[in-house]
Amino acid sequence: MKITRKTVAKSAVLEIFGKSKTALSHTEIQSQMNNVCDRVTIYRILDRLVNDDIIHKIVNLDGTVKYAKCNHAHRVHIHNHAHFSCENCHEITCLENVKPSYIIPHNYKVNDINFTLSGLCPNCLNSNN
Amino acid sequence: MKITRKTVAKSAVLEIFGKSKTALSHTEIQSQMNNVCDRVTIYRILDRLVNDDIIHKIVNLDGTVKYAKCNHAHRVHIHNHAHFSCENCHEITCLENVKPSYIIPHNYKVNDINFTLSGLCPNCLNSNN
DNA sequence: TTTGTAACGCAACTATGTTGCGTTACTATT
DNA sequence: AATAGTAACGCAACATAGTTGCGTTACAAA
Ligand SMILES: [Zn+2]
Ligand SMILES: [Zn+2]
Ligand SMILES: [Zn+2]
Ligand SMILES: [Zn+2]
Repeated sequence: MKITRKTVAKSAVLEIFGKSKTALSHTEIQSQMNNVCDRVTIYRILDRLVNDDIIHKIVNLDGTVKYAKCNHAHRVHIHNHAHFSCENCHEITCLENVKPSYIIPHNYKVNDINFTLSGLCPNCLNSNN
Repeated sequence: MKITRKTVAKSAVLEIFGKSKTALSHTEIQSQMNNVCDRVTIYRILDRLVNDDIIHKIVNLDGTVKYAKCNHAHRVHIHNHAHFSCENCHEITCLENVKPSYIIPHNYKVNDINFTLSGLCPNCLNSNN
C-alpha cells in the first residue's frame, strides 16, 4: 500500500463529501470546488479515495457515475448495500441497511456486487408530482 | 404506442442479438454489422428496441453499457434478474433465474432495479488463471 | 401508385474520462 | 532548517460514448 499525501485539493474534496448527504458526481464536485484545482486532478483524487476505501463508486441505471463516502471504519470492506436513485430529483442515496439476498450457481465466483434501485425518493413522493 | 417499422438495419441488429449468448455493447454490434448503417442509426435502433421491450439495457460496474434480448413474451415486464459481469473475459450474461430479495423502507417507491454481480464466470474459473 | 412519416446518413457537437510530461509541493530524513 | 525523493499537480492533447439538427430515403398503409 502506497502512501497518499494530504494536499489542499484532496482536503477540499473531502470537505465537500463531508457536507453532502447524497452521492456526488465528478461534475458536481467540480462545481463546488471554486477552481481550487484542475478537473483532471479531481479525477485522480477520486481514484485515490476509492483505492483507500474512503469513498465508493456508484454506477446508476442511466450510466452516470457518482461517489459517496464510506461509513465503515474497517480497513477492508465491500459495499453490498443498495443505492437509491430518484428519477425526479436525480439524487443518489446510500441505503446502508438494505442488502440483497440471492442464490447464485456455485460455478460463478462473485467478487463485487452492484444493487441499484430507482424510482421516487421520500422527498419527491411527498410533494406528489 | 407508435408504430416501429421493419428496416434492413434493424433486422441486422436483431439477427446479431439472436446469435449472441451474451450481452452486447454498441461498439460490439457495430463491428458485426459490416457497415450496414451509420453508428448513429445503431444508437437509434437500440433505443427503439428497448422501448419496445425487445431488448433490455445493462449498466456494468465499470460504467460500460450493454444490451441483451428479452426472453419474456409479456408485453410489459421488468428485468429484475441478475447480470453477471466477468472481470476476465468481460462478458456480461443474464442470470434469468437469479433474482434478489430485499426489504426497502416503505417511503420509497421502486420502479426499476439493477442487480449486477461481477467476478469470474464458469469458463474463466475453469481455465484457472 | 400515392403519400405521410419513421427511419436514415452525415456532420457537428457535448460530455466524460484518460495519458504524457514537465513542474510543484508534500513529507521523511539528515 | 536544509535536502531529497516522489506523490501530486497543471496543462494540453487525445479517446470514447452518446446526442442533435436537418435534409433525404424508404417503409407501409391507403
Ligand atoms: Zn427525489
Ligand atoms: Zn453507498
Ligand atoms: Zn469470463
Ligand atoms: Zn438480462
